Amino acid sequence: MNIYDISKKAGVSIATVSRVLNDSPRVSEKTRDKVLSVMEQNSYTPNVYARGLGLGSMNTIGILCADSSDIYLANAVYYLERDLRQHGYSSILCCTGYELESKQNCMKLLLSKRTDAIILVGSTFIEKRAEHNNYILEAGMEVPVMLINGYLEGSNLYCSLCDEHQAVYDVTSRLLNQGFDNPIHLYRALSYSGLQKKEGFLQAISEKGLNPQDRVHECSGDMDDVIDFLDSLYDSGKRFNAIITSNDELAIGAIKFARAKGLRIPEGISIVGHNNSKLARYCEPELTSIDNKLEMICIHTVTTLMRIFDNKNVANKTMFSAELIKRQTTSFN
Amino acid sequence: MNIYDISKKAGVSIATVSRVLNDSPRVSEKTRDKVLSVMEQNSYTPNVYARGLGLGSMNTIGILCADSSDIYLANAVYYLERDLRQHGYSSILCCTGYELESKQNCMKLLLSKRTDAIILVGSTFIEKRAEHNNYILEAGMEVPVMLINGYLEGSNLYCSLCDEHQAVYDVTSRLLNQGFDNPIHLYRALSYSGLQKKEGFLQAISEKGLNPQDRVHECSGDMDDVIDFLDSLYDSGKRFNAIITSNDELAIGAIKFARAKGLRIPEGISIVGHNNSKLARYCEPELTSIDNKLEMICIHTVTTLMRIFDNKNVANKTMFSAELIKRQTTSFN
DNA sequence: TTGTAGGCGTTATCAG
DNA sequence: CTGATAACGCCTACAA
Repeated sequence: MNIYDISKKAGVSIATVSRVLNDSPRVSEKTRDKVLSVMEQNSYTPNVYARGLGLGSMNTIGILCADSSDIYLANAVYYLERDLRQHGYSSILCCTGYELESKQNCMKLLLSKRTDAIILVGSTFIEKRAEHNNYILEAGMEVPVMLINGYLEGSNLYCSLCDEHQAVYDVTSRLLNQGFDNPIHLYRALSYSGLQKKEGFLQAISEKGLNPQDRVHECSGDMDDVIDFLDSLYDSGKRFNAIITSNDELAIGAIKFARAKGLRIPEGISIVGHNNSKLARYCEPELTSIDNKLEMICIHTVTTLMRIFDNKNVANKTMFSAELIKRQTTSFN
Repeated sequence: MNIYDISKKAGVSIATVSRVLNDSPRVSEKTRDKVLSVMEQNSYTPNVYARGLGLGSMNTIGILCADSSDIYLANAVYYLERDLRQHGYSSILCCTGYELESKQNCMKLLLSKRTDAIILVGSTFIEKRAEHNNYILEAGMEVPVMLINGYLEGSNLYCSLCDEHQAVYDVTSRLLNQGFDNPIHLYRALSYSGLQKKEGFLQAISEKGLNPQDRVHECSGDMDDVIDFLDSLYDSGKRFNAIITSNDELAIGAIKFARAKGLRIPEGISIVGHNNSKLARYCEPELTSIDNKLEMICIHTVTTLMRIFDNKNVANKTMFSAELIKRQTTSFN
């Protein structure tokens, strides 16, 4: 069933059918009703491929994320899909994993699908070495590229992020002022965001005159790896009374470590997570965490994208402020 | 840059270019190389819309799930997207929420996008009232419909699920035999899967001659609602020494309730979750949970779908066995 | 307000 | 092995 069949049955031309389809005002009420009823009776659905061919767009957005089962990224994907659909766009999801080559392949794949834009979810896409980000810049030559929680300068790139440097600086400073004068920082990877957090931590401790050596540690892998790492650190004689992590899962590992060692939370040791995901409520004691305003960032990203499609003015970089959510792993007032 | 441009530059016809594009054997090595190099030089990418128009397919699969930020569903989406991509298919994600009308709209949306199949993730799509499932049967008239962890009979519907009835029956029986003779069951909703779990629980207790009254409770909402519910149940004088839930989040709520009341886990009260999601490791004590083999189900679903596309024989219903993962909220040997 | 005709970029069916 | 040509189904000037 195509536009020709409908036009015949309704006794009009295909142009008129097309006009009805596209809500053109240049159709008389009568013919419109006639055409609509014929469509209804034959349960006609326009062919999106044909439409896409003519218009050069199928109203789809490519969403690239490393791992949609990660609770933080999963939330972002949820918010984005919801908002995009509200604006009439579908989402093609592509989970890249954490390796550069795989990310590049997925990007190529999405571009070949001719999506109207690409959204990169999570700062894992922004690598330290500039040449590793070239594929993102090149994507920007074809379609708008939106970054969630990552920053990269380039034409047709638009970044929405949270000031995590400031957030980690603030919470570290507060802990130091409170007497937790021996903090360490655990991060998963030095993505853009990971770097910001680390720098925020380092700035805070250096302002207090602390030696940064041995205070910053990479912890990849899962929760057990974190526990193992802290165990061996502790067993090697290293001591600390505050742990600030770059995500909530790391922090839960830290909680488990502390409990196993008989350290009292938060009196003996303070722990701060990051993302304020649901996980922060599941653990025991419940986790103080930095909320980086993910939903707001996602909404803003979609709004911005729609403005780009409308050729309106938009900012290339928008920064939100984080908020510290206090729970039981710290004793802030 | 289209197939005509390439054909001109390569000095061949568009038919030949198309043949090269589709790996047809009926092209001489020489022309093939020539055409390929021209494509390379002009970084030509075939237009998927045009191809879709001709072939009636763009190799995309529609994935419908209630909420991709739910940790269980998020995992399923991750596995599905990964496996589909491996087979050359892209995934269009659509999060429906839990209301029927919204589910129907999303289904319509995906069908209008002419995806090659629809995958329904989670038994929330299967409702008790048969007429509420009609839209799924209708979808089956257009494309194959795959159900993850739900069951509905119909032509062109294919279901992969886990025997959760048996799993809950087994664990309940074991708890009863162990002396936890006063169990209750908490479920989120009576989807197909929810129903199976509930029936498994009821069968086990009825075999032991227990009165089922007041032993089965709906707990919608978030973790705090679960805690509140159990609090008020307890405060009203109701007692129980085992809680079997239909997902891990409910179980974590139960843990928090028990700890707050000073009940000892697992000596005084046993708690069993469902899904064996990551959450089971985050809480304290760590949660015994029923693993319903999600990854296996997802892989099987994609494999089945590929066989359907190849017109091979497939089963309409495939059932896997669950596995009990014992942790600290039970004292099974 | 309505109709005609050309274009979008492929694939596929014929001949040669 | 290669080439011309007709679909595929829609949108949109341009004409009436």
